[in-house]
Amino acid sequence: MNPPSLAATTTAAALAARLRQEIDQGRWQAGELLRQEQLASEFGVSRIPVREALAQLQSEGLLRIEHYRGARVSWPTPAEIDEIFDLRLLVESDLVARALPRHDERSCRELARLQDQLEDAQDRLGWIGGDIAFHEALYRPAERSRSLALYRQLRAPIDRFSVQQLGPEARKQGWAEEHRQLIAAATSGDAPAVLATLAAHLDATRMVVLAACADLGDR
Amino acid sequence: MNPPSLAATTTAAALAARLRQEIDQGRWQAGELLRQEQLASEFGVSRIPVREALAQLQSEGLLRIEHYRGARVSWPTPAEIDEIFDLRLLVESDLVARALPRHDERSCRELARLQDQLEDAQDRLGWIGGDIAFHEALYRPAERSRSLALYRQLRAPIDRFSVQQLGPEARKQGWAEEHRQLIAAATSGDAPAVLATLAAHLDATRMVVLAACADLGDR
DNA sequence: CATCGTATAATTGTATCCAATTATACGATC
DNA sequence: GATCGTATAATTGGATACAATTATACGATG
Repeated sequence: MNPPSLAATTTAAALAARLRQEIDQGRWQAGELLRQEQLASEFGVSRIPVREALAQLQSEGLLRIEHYRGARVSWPTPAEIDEIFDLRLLVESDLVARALPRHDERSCRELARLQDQLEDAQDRLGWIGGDIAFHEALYRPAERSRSLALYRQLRAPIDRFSVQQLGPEARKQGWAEEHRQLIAAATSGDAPAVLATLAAHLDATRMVVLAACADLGDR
Repeated sequence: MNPPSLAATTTAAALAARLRQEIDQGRWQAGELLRQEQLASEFGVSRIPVREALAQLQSEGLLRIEHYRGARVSWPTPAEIDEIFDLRLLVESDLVARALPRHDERSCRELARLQDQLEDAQDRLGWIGGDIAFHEALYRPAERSRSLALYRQLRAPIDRFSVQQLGPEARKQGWAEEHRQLIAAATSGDAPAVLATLAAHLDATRMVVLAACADLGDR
C-alpha cells in the first residue's frame, strides 16, 4: 500500500550515479582529487555515504583511492585503453554471436528505434547513454547477464573520453553508419558481417578514446 | 625511516580479506546472512569498516547486499557458473597465447616451482592459493594487467566451490597432471597444445564447480 | 639560499549514537 | 484454526564526534 517509493535506493548509490555522470562530463580531470568533505556538504549529506559512493566508483575503475590520501579520478594509460578494447572485442564478439540467432523482427525494430533516439539526443551525456542502450539491446538476446555486466564494466572507465572528445560531427556520422550496418547484419542474420562491423566499430572508437587520452600525459 | 608498517592497509581491507577466506572455507553457506553487528563485535571493530568490507565483497561478486535487508553470500546458478567458465576460457586463452612467446627458461622453472609448492600444500586454502599463483605465473609474461585483474575477478565468486568440493584425491591428481602438461607446452612454446590443455583444464574444473553448486538448490 | 626538522592545519579512517526500515511476536477477527 | 493488523524488537543506513595520518607552513641550520 506504499507509494512506489521513488528513491528505493540508498543515498550512496544515488551519489555514485551522480558522480559517475559528473566524471563522464569532465567535471574533474584525470588525476584530480575528490574531497569527501566538499562532496558531503555539496550534496547535503555526511561523509559516510560519500565514502561508500567513492568506494563503489573505485570498484568500477573510475577512481583510485589511496590510504589516507584521497580519491583521484583514474588516469588510464594508452596501453590500458588498448587492452580494454581488446577485451571488449573478445566479450562483445562472443555476445553478438550468441545474440544473433535469437534476434527477431521485433528486436531489430527495437534496435532501429534506439538508433533513431540516439541520433536525436541533444547533449553528450544523452549520446553516450544512447550508445550504451543500443549495444545492450544488440547483446541482450544472448541472455548472458554476466557477460553483459562485464561489457558495462569494461566501458565504464573509458566512456568519459568518448564523451569529452565528442565534438566532431563527422565521427558521429560514421558512428551512426556503423550502427546502421550492425542493424542490417543483425536483421539478415549475417554473422561474419556483424562480427566484422563490430570489430571496425570498436576500432574506430578506440582511436577516438586514445586521442582523448593522449592529451593527458602520464602522472 | 618508518618501520615497514605491516598493516599498511585499512581495517576494512583486512576484514574483507579475512571474510573472503572464510567464505571460501565455507563458514557461511550460499544465501546465508552476514550480520554487521556480529562481525563487528567478533573482530573488535565498529560497524563502519564492516560495512565497507561487505560492500567490497559485493563488488567482487561474493555477496549480494539488499537495502535494509542485509548481506547474503551469493548463490550463483549453474547457468551463471557456465557463463563464467566460458568467459574464463575467452580471457585466459587470450592471456596464455600472449604470454607463450614471452616465457623463457626462468619463467618455466618458476612454474615448476609453484606446481611443486602447490602439491605440497596442506589445507584446502593453500591449495586454491597455489592454483591461483600458478595460473597467474602462467599469464604474467603477457603483461596484461587489466586482463589479469579480470581473470581474478572471474575466479573470485566460484573458487569457494572448488575449495569446498576439494575432497577427492583423484581430482587433485588430474589437476596436477594438467598443470604439468601446461608447463611442458609452455616450455616447448607449443601454442595449440597449451590452448587445448587449458580448455580441458577449465572444463574439468567447471564440472567440479557445477557439481558443488548443484547441491545448493535455488533460493 | 637551499634543506631539513618541527608545528600546525587539513584530510581521511573509525567509533559512537540516532533515524529509518524490516522482521518477528502477539492478539483480534472471521 | 487461519489470516490479518498492530506493537515490539532487531537490523541496517546515516549523522556526528574523535583518532590517526598526511600535507603544508614556517623557522632553524648549514
